[in-house]
Amino acid sequence: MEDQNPDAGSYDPQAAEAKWRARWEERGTNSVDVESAARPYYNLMMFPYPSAEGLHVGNVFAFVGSDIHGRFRRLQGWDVFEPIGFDAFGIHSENYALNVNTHPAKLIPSNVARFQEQLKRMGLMVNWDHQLSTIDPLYYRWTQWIFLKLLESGNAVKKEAPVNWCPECKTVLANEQVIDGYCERHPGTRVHQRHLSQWFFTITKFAERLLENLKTLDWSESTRTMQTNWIGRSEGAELVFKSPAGTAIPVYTTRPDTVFGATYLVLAPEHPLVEEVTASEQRNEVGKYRRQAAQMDIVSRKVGDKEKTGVFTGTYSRNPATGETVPIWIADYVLMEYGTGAIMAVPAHDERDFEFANKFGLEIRQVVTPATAAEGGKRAGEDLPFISWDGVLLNSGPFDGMGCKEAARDITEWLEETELARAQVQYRLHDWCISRQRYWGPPIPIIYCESCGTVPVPESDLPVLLPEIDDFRPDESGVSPLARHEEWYRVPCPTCGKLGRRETDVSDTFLDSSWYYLRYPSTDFNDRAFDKDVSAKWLPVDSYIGGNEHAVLHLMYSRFITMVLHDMGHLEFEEPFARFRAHGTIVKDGAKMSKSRGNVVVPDDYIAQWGADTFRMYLMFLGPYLEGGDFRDEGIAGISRFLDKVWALTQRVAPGGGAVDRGAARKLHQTIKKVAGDLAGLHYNTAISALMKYTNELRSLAASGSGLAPELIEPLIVMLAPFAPYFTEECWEKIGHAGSVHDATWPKFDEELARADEIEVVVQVNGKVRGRMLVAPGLSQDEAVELALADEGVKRFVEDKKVRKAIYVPDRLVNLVV
RNA sequence: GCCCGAGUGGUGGAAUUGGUAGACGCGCGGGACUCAAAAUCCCGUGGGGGCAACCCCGUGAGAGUUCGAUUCUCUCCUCGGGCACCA
Repeated sequence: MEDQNPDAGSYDPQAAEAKWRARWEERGTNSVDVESAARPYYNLMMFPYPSAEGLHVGNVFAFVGSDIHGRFRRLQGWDVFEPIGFDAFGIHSENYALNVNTHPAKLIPSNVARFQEQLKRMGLMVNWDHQLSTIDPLYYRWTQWIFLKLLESGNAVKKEAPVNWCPECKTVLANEQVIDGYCERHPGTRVHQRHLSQWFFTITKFAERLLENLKTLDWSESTRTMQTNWIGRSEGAELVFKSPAGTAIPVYTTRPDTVFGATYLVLAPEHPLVEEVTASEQRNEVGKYRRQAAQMDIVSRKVGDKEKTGVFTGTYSRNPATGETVPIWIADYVLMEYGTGAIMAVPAHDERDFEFANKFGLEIRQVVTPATAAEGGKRAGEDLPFISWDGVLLNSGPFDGMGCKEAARDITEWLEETELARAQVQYRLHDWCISRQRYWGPPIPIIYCESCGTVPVPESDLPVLLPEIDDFRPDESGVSPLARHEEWYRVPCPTCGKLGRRETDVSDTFLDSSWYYLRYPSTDFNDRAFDKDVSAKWLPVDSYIGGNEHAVLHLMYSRFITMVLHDMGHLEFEEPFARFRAHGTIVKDGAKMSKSRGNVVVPDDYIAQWGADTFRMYLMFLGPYLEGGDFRDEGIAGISRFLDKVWALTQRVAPGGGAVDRGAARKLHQTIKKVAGDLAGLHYNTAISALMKYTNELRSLAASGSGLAPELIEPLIVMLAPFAPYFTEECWEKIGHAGSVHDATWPKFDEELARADEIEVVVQVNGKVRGRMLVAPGLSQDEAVELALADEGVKRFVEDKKVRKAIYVPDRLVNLVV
């Protein structure tokens, strides 16, 4: 790159950034003492997965936005703790290692080193002495400990569950690795289901609490909405259909008001009652259908626009409301994992049932009609299925004419009398399966013993170290590669001493990341996961800024783990993140950056060319931080010019000289107010704009006068410090300060000085701007209207017409209606 | 299909509770400096009309509420994100 500032006094970002990086390290500028800090403020950012590619612009955008917040709080007098770590376990790292045929344990350290280097260059205020890595046995020892706590509290259970199986990879796939029913890596190979016994965390028990607490959290609304939808609470009733043969089939419905229209029943193919209700002549058909369903992969099984399929069992049940017999069918559009795994089908008022009934020629009976029917609206039979709650019942015996909502309640109560119904709340949230039949994760600390059963590894024996094995590639066995290592899994039972067998699955990466924020402040303690006093002092997290891609899994799991630990008395709080803000996404050419699209932007070259400060500010100036934007580098020179201008101003400082007139002071204080407000709300783009505006004003001041008063320029440097931490250090030193600008205090806003002497009031005639006038603030309406009418431009539009109405917004505008 | 969010100059975006649309940048045009260029500095820059003072139009489209709508309501279009056979 060419030297763009040939004069000797110009600012050299590379030299200055290296100098301050060294000085910060030497002076410990970026560290806060966790023990002695007086005003703790925990500023958290989402820790990265240390990929081989290094940090990309999206990471930088996320981290810088959070760093600016932390630096701002520090200038406001808080002791800000801003830690970072590495989420180094998991399928991403493992797959990459498989691709390049290297052991992940060898790969990760160099990736981490690269990340550390990049993070340091970016000028983050990171407390490096508290960094952590999830693959460190000193860390995952406590991940395993948390598993034991869940087991102890009855929140970890083992149960059978379907997994996606690729016959070509000979391994279990995550749902994301299944593309339209085919393996991501083998596009010609269909994925199917296999059943394995796996460990689950019972997060569903906490559904109501997780939902209720959401209302009290200061979180981005988009994130709260996503969590609410994910929990998916619905109210309805469980109704029991009894077959003439005596089999009771409970179904869940959100519309008990439509029970009179239930003309058939459907069971999921996996439903345990299927065999019992199947007539002997239908055995073959039903068996065939069930096998087909079992073959399908989990993802395409649940695709909604697929053609309905199903098979008749040959038997009937009884509608509890009408007493009529209804046929029992098996169909895969009913899912075993939701509700009771069986539904009453109301084809007139449910799209799926409607489609199914049409295909198989089943009865469609309308029982709800639009409320407007009386006024000539829709009549029975038209526009089915009618699914609105705004209707009235028909063909429903004593409930005819009743509104849907009250009918739902009354019908439930009526059936409750015969014990064929009860009100029921359902959630979509599923229990969290944490078992992974993989290598690169913390082993689940369990030993199976023939005499004692499932035995937890004693806490004193933790960590269960992940052995370094070479054959970590998954195989057709469907179990973890660790299951090939008898020397590892053959261990004595901790209870009876007989030879037992370790659990060979490892845990989900989301477990690693569900508690890392608890660990950061306590990294000095190796005999406990987190120290009680330290946690009480620093937690819950004051500010968490991260991407909405983690709105449901990571953030939900973290809340759940915190809740369990709280209930067991390990934590004083039950919600880990007091405030969460979802930042926007940086896209490139309208698409999310990804390796497969080939549109990933790497920050290194930009930092090398322009310096970290310019790049940081440029990313923040691209668009609103909470919304993100399209990355383009066209405007980056604008930021560089801006910093050069500020640098030039520092050369014009006249200590003791350079008067501060009222106008300059007013602009300063208006800027302080604007920038502080914008920073508090994470509106970084407009804060930068305000700083630019103020800089332009100082420039015109400097151009006309002799020198600038330090009182005008020092606040500018301080306000700029969160954005450009290196540059402002250099400026601060230049204007004569020995300490760090980051130890300065945020300029104090003075309302009195910010107040304007004169205000421009706009005059409108019939809503159109016809004039402007400069007046003293606080004018009365009569005075304002009188002045407005005297304005030449206004006069021409009012002429001799009568002013019918005058609207006056004090200090803003006058609108004359003629 | 359902639930969020967004559509503003050539361009990124601003307008914090309904009150001056286009702040601040980028780009572009003109000028200064220079032998020349780069850098820098100054001026201009939504569209249309007019010699001018000024006037008309303009925030995805259409309607509505209002003295006044980028902002609120309804319908529609487009894009982005999430969920997706959840009964």
